[in-house]
Amino acid sequence: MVTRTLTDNQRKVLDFIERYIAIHTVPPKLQEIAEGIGISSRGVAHRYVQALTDAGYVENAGGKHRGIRLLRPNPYRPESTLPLLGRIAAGKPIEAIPGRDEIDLTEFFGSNNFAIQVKGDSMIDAGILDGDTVIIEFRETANDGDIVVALIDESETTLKRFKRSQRGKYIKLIPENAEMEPMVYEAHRIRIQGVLIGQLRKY
Amino acid sequence: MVTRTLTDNQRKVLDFIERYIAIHTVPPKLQEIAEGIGISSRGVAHRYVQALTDAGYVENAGGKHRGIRLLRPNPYRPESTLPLLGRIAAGKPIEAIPGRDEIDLTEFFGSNNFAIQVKGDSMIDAGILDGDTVIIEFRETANDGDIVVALIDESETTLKRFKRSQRGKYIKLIPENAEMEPMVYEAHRIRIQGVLIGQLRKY
DNA sequence: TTATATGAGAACATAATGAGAACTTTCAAG
DNA sequence: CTTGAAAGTTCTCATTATGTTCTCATATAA
Repeated sequence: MVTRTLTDNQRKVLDFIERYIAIHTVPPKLQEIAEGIGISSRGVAHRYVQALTDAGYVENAGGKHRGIRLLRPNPYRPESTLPLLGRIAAGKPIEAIPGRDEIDLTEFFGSNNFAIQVKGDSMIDAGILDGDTVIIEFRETANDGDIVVALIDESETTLKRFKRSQRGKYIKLIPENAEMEPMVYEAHRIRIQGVLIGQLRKY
Repeated sequence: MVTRTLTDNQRKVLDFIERYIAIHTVPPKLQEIAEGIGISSRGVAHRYVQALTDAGYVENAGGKHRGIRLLRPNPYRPESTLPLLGRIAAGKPIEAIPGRDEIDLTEFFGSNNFAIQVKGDSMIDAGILDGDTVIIEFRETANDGDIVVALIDESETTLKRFKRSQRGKYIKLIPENAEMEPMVYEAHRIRIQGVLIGQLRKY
């Protein structure tokens, strides 16, 4: 581990490996490295990896597919924040939010989360429109007032606001749509599959 | 529980199992795993499950039908995507979306984008509520129908739907709220600061 | 010239994968 | 409880993909 200086192409390879891992979460194969820097020979790619190994930047599990490991922190962490400029209101310039200049979406990507596309208008008054994507956290329990993905009779799945009644004997699933009525079920007929933690829409 | 690294196909299998459970609420059988990753041999599927067991991702009740249990979430998922399970509708199980199994948010993080928190109810009929965060792409021009951040008289900023009138001489800024009226300005008084490309909300 | 960096690609070792037979166990129907 | 089909398990035998090690060739700078 000598940390000698790298040639341009060695640096290019290191850079490629870092980017690749940032995007794919797994290291690249030699073939991919070769293509990534614009050459055709796995052998040459291997020589570069060997140089990076000697220089102490990476380590290489012998023979294993995708066996390259970075030995230092990867500078290409995936982006999960956006600059948050401030509030926008009707009638005023953008108002800066003091002490908060980025919005962090990492919580959306928690490993217990998944996304579902919403179909129908039953939650329209909560600002959840047909075609929106909602972020759900896997959970088996919910609190009154949560918006949940509920499985009814092990057969139908629906997105509704959750509320217990009669000390937990019944569960009320409330659509957020003035034209629809809440539905009441005996508690054992309902199984919570997850709780709404976020929502997003692309235009 | 050694947490050794997984091969490409092992990751594919882990991913398939996660998805399968999320959709069907029960674990898959080997035959289904095999079909799910495009092979025909139960034996091979079993070998993958065995590898996942050895690596500590999965637990396998010996011999039991559908005996696979997840022990922890798949760490190999890129952080800018979320598994997209399918559509959720009132009255049906989650419906898988063919050919689309992840939602990618990288486009939200483009370097020309920023986020603003919305204040007020002027876009409520478009599903944009007070407190929501909108993703804006910096742009100086907009098309009719876009929702834009507009600067009025270099002093007030607002989020409205954009429409030209009288061959571009006037610009109409339309709130999406039945109780508010569109406003019309001479074109030179309006400067576009960006166009809405996304919206998100945290609960 | 000599040393260094680079690229192609052949040749080989082995990791990873796929098929499927043979056997065992589970599960549900009767 | 019995029984047969379905599901899980354990093999062996191929084949393919990937990593590794070479040699040969070209270019460039000291």
